[in-house]
This record gives sequence, C-alpha cells and structure tokens, in this order.
Amino acid sequence: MEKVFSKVAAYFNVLSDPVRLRIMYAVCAGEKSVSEVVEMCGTSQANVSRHLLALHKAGILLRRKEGVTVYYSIADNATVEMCQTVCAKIAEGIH
Amino acid sequence: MEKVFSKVAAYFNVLSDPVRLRIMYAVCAGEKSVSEVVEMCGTSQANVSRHLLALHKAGILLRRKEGVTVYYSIADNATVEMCQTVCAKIAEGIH
DNA sequence: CAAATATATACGCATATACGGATATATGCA
DNA sequence: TGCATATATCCGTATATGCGTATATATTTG
Repeated sequence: MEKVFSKVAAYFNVLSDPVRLRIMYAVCAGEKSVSEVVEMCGTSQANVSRHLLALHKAGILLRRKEGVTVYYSIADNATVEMCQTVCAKIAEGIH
Repeated sequence: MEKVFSKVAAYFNVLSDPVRLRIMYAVCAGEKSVSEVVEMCGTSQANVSRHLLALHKAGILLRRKEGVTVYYSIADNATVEMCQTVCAKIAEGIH
C-alpha cells in the first residue's frame, strides 16, 4: 500500500511542472523531435532533453531514435486525457 | 495558456507526496479530525496539519471548525476518483 | 483565571529539483 | 578523417519543500 502511494506520488510529480506540461501539450499533437519541442516551448535544449527523458522514464512518452534525431510521442493516452480533464477544470476557474 | 499550465502543475504538485496521499486515503473514507488523521497516518501532528492545510488551500479538502476541533472532508470528489484511478493503474504494475 | 487539549505556525536543516552554461556523445556527410 | 548537427550529460547555483522541534493560538473546563 505504502509502495503504491510512493509510486503514485512520483507519477504526479512528473506532471507537476509547467514546462513538462507545455512539452506534453506539444507532443500530444503528434510525434515531435527534441528540436521541434525546443522551438515550441521557450526553453533551452538541455532543459527540454531532461524533461523529455523524465516523461519517458515515467512511461508517459515513447522514444524513437532515427539517425541522430530522437522522436518522442505519447505512450500513455490515459495520462494525456487526465491532463486535459484537469486543464479544462482549472481553465474554467480562470476564464 | 501558460497560466493554466502553472495552475495545473501546482494542482498535481499537491498530489505528488506520499504522506498527502495517505491523508487523502484516510479522509476519503469519511470526515476526520486532525487527531484522527494523525493516528491513521504515521507522522507528527505538525506535519499532518501542514499537509491538511495544503490540501484545503488547493480546494481538495473542506475544513470545518467545531470548538477546538477541526474536521476535514472531501471537497472535490473528482480528485479522489482521479487518485483512485491512478492508484489502480499503478497497483496493477506491482502485484 | 489556570490548566489541559487541539490545532497551527515559526525556525532550522537536509534534500530535491529546475535551470544556465559548458561539454560530451553520437550520427551523417563532405 | 574532419566537421556539422542533434541530443544527452555534467557541474554549480538558486530555490522549493518536507520534516523535527519547539512554540503560539484558540477553546473548553475546573
């Protein structure tokens, strides 16, 4: 039981960062290379790479290497749907 | 848009702690006083108080004062359901 | 009012994490 | 082989956060 709580906490922790959510938003529109995500989110390449790897390690993103380019895409659609639900819920309270 | 991501990140951040998840598990079984939660979760009164207030500030728990006793209960059932879904999903991968 | 009880807060410390900047690694190409 | 491109990693720093301990605040009771 305690082990589950720790894992769930780690899972939520991956989603508890604005930059990672921006990245999720970019990738959920379709598979993207690291460079493409860098252009879409306003932060450094090193930063994007780290966050993409974190999302990959958490099982949320897939990672595919093609030559020198690495492509990330959604592995777990349930997580995307959950984020969208929460976003909608919170956007209501902002307008 | 960016504002939404920050708020969503803050929301997930509240849920990204094992102790707060234990507390959620305790409270979602029914309204509980701070002392009751302290007994159910194995941590200090100060710690429980802080976490309960964090969950209350995030709009996830209600807070009701009766004399010197403070009772917390679920304010947002959607959050509880989401936690249960994630817990089930992750518990599958452990056995 | 004094004491007991329930809860919240202040403070310090240890740890985690996000980021910038530099660099390493890997692949493709001339 | 040498160079350019794409991605990952290392290091230092600033900040956030969880917790223990002690204390403050509020309420009830004698």
